[in-house]
Amino acid sequence: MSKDKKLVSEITSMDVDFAQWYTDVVKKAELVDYSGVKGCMIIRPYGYAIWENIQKGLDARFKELGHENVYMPLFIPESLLQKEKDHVEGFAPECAWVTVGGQNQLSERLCVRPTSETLFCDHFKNIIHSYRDLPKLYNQWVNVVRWEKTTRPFLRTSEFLWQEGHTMHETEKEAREETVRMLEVYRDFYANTLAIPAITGQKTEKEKFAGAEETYTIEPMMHNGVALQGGTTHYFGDGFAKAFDITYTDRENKIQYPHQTSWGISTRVIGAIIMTHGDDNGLILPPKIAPIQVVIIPVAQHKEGVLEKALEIKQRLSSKFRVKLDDSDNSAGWKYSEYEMKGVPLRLEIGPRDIENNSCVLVSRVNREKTFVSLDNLESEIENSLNAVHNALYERAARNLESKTYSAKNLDDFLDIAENKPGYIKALWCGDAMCEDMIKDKTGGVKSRCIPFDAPEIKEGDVCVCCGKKAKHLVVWGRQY
RNA sequence: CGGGGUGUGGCACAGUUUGGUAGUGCGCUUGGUUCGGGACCAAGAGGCCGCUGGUUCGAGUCCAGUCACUCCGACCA
Repeated sequence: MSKDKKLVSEITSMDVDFAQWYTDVVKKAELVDYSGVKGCMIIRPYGYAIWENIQKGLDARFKELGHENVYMPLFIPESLLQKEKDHVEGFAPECAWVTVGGQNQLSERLCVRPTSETLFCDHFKNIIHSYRDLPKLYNQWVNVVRWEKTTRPFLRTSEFLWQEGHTMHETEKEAREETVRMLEVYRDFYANTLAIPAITGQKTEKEKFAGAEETYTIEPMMHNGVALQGGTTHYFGDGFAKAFDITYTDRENKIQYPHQTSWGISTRVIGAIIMTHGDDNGLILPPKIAPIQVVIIPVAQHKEGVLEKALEIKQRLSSKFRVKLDDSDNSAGWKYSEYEMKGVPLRLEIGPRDIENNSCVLVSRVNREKTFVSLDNLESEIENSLNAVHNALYERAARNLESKTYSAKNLDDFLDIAENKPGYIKALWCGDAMCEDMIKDKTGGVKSRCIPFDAPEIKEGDVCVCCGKKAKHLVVWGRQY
């Protein structure tokens, strides 16, 4: 049998229809179900378990750096939301409002939080008085609501789960460092936990967060060449502090405004995992966040001793790995397909022949290669196999990112690539938002992703790909979800 | 918000053109035979045909409205 053969017929092939493939995988892997509530999805146990593992990984990193978790109210009074002008303008079109409480019309309507800058600021105003109160390094894991017009599981829903970090600092320098540091936390998490390589950099003026001075972003590329904004960090300067009248007394007994940041990653990251690693047989989960790392399939389980051995192996492995033993009546072949759809990184087959040989079979989800291993050193073999899956996923994604990143020297070049080759386009830009608009118009949706951190210096004579004027930045462009 | 599509047992769909007993496959239950890549046989259970109203002796089918989902744009994490 060919290793590439598609064995699961219920999943549409990626090449046939990527959007349908995505929907099929999300449903077949039992990550979500559609709900009767417009724009909102049900995250099923298997999908939620992935989110819990993501939370654990990120939360540990945040706390290592001194952040503390808090919980802010779900509702934002309109007057509070309106204190920062750019912020409210950015979010107004997608706010959900509560106007009635019980039987009574509210005297002031309440916004269901789309993000919580204003709430944090209102609180910071009360608890920050001295340089000794700084920095404040807060984070919260919550749901937020943005009234989206159309929805897709994980990628765009009216309600979604995320974490939002909000920090206040004594100096601009400190706040700027926090902004970049947290983006690096995200990058590291994507690469080393999720096996997803990505471009990181700064958003252009046009694309930055409403109310921010600077926005940084991590932009992984999906299998089909489309970008997904994977997480953002924002430097606010003292704009919100001034709007909310947050001040502290510094070391020279002078009144100062603190400098602020915020940063967030949402359940959209699960969409990134699906579209980066998945294949025509379903999901493939990076081992570090897979709810099941090893699934044990007993073969010919009715035969004497097979189930007992399988159970023994399960118990033996459970202290080191997340293991599931499927001893249901379904056929072995059915189980193979089931756990491939669900993206379990490693399958362990154990049957009468293996037991006779004191061995078992390990099968990698990435390439379906079978390895016969002795039960004597099972733990280390599994450890190695899981690492191999992680590395293979990363390598494959990195090749995809690299092979679908192009450079454009002039506008014809750019338009040709945008039309014919899905992926990222590196091109010089003058810094004018008009050129971004024009490119978006002419290409039907290609936008600037970011000014990458690793961009080379601009040289004398470099010109904007769009208008031909003097270039200011190298920009990575692409379509996005 | 604009344009398309779809709503019929848990899932995928047929039936709607031409109104007349609610169907098929998968799944589910029970029993048996199987078992190293989605097994087979037999017997069962399960449906206000998205919702509301209208036309009709009679509506899954025709008409009007409405809601939801989905795909493609615009907006966004």
